[in-house]
Amino acid sequence: MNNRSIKTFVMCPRSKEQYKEIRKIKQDLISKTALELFAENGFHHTTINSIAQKTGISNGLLYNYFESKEDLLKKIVSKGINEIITSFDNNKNDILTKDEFIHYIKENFNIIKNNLKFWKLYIAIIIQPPVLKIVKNEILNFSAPGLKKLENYFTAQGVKNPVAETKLFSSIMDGVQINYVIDSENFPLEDVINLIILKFCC
Amino acid sequence: MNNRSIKTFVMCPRSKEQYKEIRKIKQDLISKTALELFAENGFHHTTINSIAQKTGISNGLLYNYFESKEDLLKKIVSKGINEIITSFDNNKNDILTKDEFIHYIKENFNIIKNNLKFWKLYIAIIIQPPVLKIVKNEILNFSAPGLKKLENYFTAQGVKNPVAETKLFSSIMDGVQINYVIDSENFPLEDVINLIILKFCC
Amino acid sequence: MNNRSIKTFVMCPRSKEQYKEIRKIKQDLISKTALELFAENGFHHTTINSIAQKTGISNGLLYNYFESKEDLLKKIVSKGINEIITSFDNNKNDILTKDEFIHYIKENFNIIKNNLKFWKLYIAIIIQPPVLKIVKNEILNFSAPGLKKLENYFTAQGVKNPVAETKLFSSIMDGVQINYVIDSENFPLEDVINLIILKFCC
Amino acid sequence: MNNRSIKTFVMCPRSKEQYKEIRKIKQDLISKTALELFAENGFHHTTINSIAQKTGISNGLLYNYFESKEDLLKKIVSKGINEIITSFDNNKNDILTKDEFIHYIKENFNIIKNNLKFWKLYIAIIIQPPVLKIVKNEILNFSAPGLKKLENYFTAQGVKNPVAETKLFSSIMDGVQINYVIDSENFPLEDVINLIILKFCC
DNA sequence: AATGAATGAGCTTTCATTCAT
DNA sequence: GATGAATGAAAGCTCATTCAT
Repeated sequence: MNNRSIKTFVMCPRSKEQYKEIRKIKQDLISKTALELFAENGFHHTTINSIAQKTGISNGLLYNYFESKEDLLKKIVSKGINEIITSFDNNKNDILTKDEFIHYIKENFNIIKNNLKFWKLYIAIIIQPPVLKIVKNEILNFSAPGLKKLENYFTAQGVKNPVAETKLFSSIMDGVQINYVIDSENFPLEDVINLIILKFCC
Repeated sequence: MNNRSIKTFVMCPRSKEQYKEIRKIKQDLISKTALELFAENGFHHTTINSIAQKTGISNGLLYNYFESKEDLLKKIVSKGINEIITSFDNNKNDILTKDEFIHYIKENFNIIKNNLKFWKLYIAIIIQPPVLKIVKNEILNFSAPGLKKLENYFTAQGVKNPVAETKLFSSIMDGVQINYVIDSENFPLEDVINLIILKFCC
Repeated sequence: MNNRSIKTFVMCPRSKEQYKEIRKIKQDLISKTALELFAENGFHHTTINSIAQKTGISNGLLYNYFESKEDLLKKIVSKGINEIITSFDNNKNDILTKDEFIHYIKENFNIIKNNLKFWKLYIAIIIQPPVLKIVKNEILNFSAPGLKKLENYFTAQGVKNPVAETKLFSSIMDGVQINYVIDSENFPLEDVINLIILKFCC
Repeated sequence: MNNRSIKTFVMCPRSKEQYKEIRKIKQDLISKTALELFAENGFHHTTINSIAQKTGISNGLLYNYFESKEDLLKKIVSKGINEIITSFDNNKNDILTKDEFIHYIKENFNIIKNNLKFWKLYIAIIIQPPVLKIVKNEILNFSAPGLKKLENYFTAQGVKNPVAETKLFSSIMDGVQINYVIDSENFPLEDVINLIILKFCC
């Protein structure tokens, strides 16, 4: 008679809630591990087995939670983007004030700072055509409203060519993010942010 | 005796020079084809067979000119970078004037415009950690002098924080290039270039 | 304490009989579901999970009733065959009269008609060598007495070559059954049965 | 200097014809081996590796000749059916005479006799729903004209219900073939054929 | 009796690379 | 120089079965 039998005489299956929790925990664990490996080694150089091994599960279990390797990537990106959307959502459609715009810039980089690995992956994805296809929709849905808001802001500020200004600004954000993500230790992020504010708010 | 043998029999033996030239031509052909496929489909989604087929040679022959798939990538990137270094080399180490700086910006984008496919590949590469390792040295050797030159320019212009200014400027160049390369048709490059000049030269 | 536990607490302990009956019901339910899926999709394309899901139980529970997937198949075939034997069993070993023979033919097809799914599976099984091995014994035990009875009948009727006649007759039954099972809607079963009777009873 | 170098000083690739022949031979070899294994063990119990091993090639090479395991099956069935069609094709659309009908029956079984393995596979296929889907079209195109010819024959012979007669006859052919294929050694084929002729030609 | 998470062997398929010709 | 048949390691994925609860 083993420990288990002593504990409970009649064995009962776990409740629906317990199973749900187990699933949630494992799913998050796999996502987290996969994100790290994808960001570190790239999507194609990361094998399902390596994800399973690092997570401490069997490779089969992964397919209990994700339909395929691509689905795993999709879900990771979706989740990451959703978190950002949520943190950004100030539920008002008014045009930004200058202070809000500055706050927007700073907040943007704060998020990057706090999710460096995710952004490494995100950038790697948007640049790789075949991988991009997999998550294109998720990304478009995410970035479109922000870009519109920016354009409205620049228009309201009386900028000559708001479309170009928006493209430049978002390109700058991309470029700075990429360079920061690639080598965050040697990148003077604060100084660069202040320079951006200087160049776009005066 | 088939046609091929007849042809071989009739033809004069080629000189060393001729052989070398033929090698060069074929090598360039393979490089060009591979670059297109890499840029279009990504490194991993491009097979050696597809390169061989598009080039019109056998896959075996490819290994007569390149040691491996990675070697092919390395050589393509090296070659592309060298071409750019050459076209940039104004063989003087003086500090740039404002006009030269403006010319530098414009020239930079001209090169991108004329080698869109290469830059698509280049950007895809610098972002992917494991692929980057393969060509890291080539890239570093290429970009370092340019960055120093920029920093010297900003210092001479009396900019407050030349290091941050350089980082921002090169980040902008990266960001704009990426966005232009990703969707060149919808990117108002001229307008954006003028905006950059406006923001960095006044 | 969740709903389930409350229920368990309030309910009286079931008698041995009740438990046995519950087992029987559940076992039949699983068998029936599996039969349908096997017949529809084939043995290998039917997963244990799909059977469990369609039955409305957990996959683990299935192994409480059947030792393995193969055992499940075996039990289904056994059961189906036994039902037929029972329905055929006229518990007399006398030689068939002509009327009884005609009744035998008609009854045979009636059974098929009423168990179309089972026969679809049955036919699929007898034809597939490795699956056949699993249920070979059950099938042989079932068909042998019937074949002997047929041979005796033909012998009694004064047929020249009763062995060949029996083989042909049982082959016909198989062939007609297969073609009926494959596409029952477009098969003129009644007409064909009458033709068989015509060709074998005159 | 090895044997090869002694033989020919300048190494030449094989001619297109040689390559084509190599392909043809290997393809046939793989088909033949796969047919045997499919017939013996069933489609699902036959692994690509076992086919490769028995053929004496690497598993990868198989994919040089066949797109997939399903494609291999399809090609085997197509080829087998085509051979039969060819051997049957008497390039006249006239209605069969009684002698030709008898010859048709005998010829049919001759073909089965000479391709026992293929027919084992063929029968296993037509009975298994999911495998059938893969080769349905090939089979339909093959059997339709023969059935029409039969119906015309029976109509011309003044049979009461030619549709039912055709269905019965083809069912008999199927049934006999199946029983013969399953256990050819104990099946009195000649006697059974004569019985069929007796029952359908008088 | 009942649950469903977890396992892992085994499958099909891909593709950079080699090598006889 | 040139060919393409051939290799085989390694990948993603499936699913019958087990087991803690």
